[in-house]
Amino acid sequence: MAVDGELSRTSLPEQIKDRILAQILAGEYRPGDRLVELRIAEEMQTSQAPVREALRELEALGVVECQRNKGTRVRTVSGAELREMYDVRAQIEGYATELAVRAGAPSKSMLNALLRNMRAAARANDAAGFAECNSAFHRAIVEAAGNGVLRDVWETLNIKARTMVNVSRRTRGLVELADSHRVIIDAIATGQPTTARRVAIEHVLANKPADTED
Amino acid sequence: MAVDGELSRTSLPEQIKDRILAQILAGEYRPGDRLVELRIAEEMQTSQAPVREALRELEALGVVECQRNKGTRVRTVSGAELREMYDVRAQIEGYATELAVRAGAPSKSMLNALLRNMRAAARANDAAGFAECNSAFHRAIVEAAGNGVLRDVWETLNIKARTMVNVSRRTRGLVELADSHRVIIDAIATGQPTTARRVAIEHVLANKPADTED
DNA sequence: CTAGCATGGATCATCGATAATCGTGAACGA
DNA sequence: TCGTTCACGATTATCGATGATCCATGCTAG
Repeated sequence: MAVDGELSRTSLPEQIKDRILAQILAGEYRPGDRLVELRIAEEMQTSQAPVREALRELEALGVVECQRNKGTRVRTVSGAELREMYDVRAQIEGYATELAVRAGAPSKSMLNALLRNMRAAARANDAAGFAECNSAFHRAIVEAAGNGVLRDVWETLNIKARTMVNVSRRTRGLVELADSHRVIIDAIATGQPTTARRVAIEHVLANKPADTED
Repeated sequence: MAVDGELSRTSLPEQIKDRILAQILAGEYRPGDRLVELRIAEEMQTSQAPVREALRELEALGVVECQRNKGTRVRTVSGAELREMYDVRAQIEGYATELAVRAGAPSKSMLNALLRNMRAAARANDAAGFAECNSAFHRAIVEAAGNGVLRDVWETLNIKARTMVNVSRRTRGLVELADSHRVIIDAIATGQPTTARRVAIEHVLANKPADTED
């Protein structure tokens, strides 16, 4: 029953979670907005319990914030926190890139293909598609590192980052941003772990937002 | 109502979570054991809902594993995953230590005090207490880094519970393990971020479990 | 006029019951 | 004997309702 017309192959809380997340990413919910369990339950034609579970999962993702007896709201991310996140991501991706090179992967052709997709989305000015391709590119590297724990950490940071993109909208430079991934591919191709690590770190930090108070 | 005789200052799911966690760490539940919601609910004199929530939190901690429609069981952490975790943790703590030094903290006297506690627990052969002090020591450094995102990532690795299982295997050598933290304090005291980072990484990797298949 | 307290609505937390699902083992036929 | 089907017990997933808590509002006393 409930939210999907089809057979539900995924659990109800999962569906609700994805839908709320989509709404947040689409800007239907803004930071600070309250997410009232019974209201959402009614919207989704379910009861309170699955909604509650979905909200807890979103909290684990760092997308929303639950306060005991006081409800759930979309998290507000300050510019400072956003910059913190870039610093951490830089380290994670740097390490992942180093490991990936040591493991002899990923293949240059695969990364090139992913980069082509990214450039296509950039030229089409498709921000959502670009974000998707960008994630896919970096994920490929992290996967190639062969460390499951590292991948999990990266995934949670990635989701968090994407929810924050709303705040700092970059309307320009998508194509340039796509092209800036080229150096990562080249660095990986050199086969030098330390170099690749440094380049990956620099790539992330280069996109770290400036310290403007907002 | 329910599990505590006193006023409950912490939420019911939280209490249940802590209690189950304690039981797992005490070996009352062994890896692979099933955690049946209604049975636990009865044991704790509550209903199913809070138990369910507690189990989800434990899953987020990586202590148990929930399978859709099939229940929850105590997770087996493979040696491989544990080693992966140490690798990631080494990078996280290395970076944290570097940041902490750059920030001019934490104070040597505070770290010394934490180390004294750790040694006391080690001499008393108190594995649980040791894990507590150990995580407090490392947490102090991570906190001193002043990066909230970094701290969250570190927390999700759940060092405390992990070292508990890891440490309880090795019944002796706790004192040496405690003393091995001395070099970290010294490295921080030098005020050289790069050195401190290297030492911190080496410290974690030195305690990374060996590659024995288990 | 203001601080403190009582009251009520909104919402979260918890409950007990029901529906959906899974695994198991017995019954059955080839 | 062996594979298949099916009904049953166990457990999870979901529901609707109730209790508990928070917050805002308005009242009262000083």
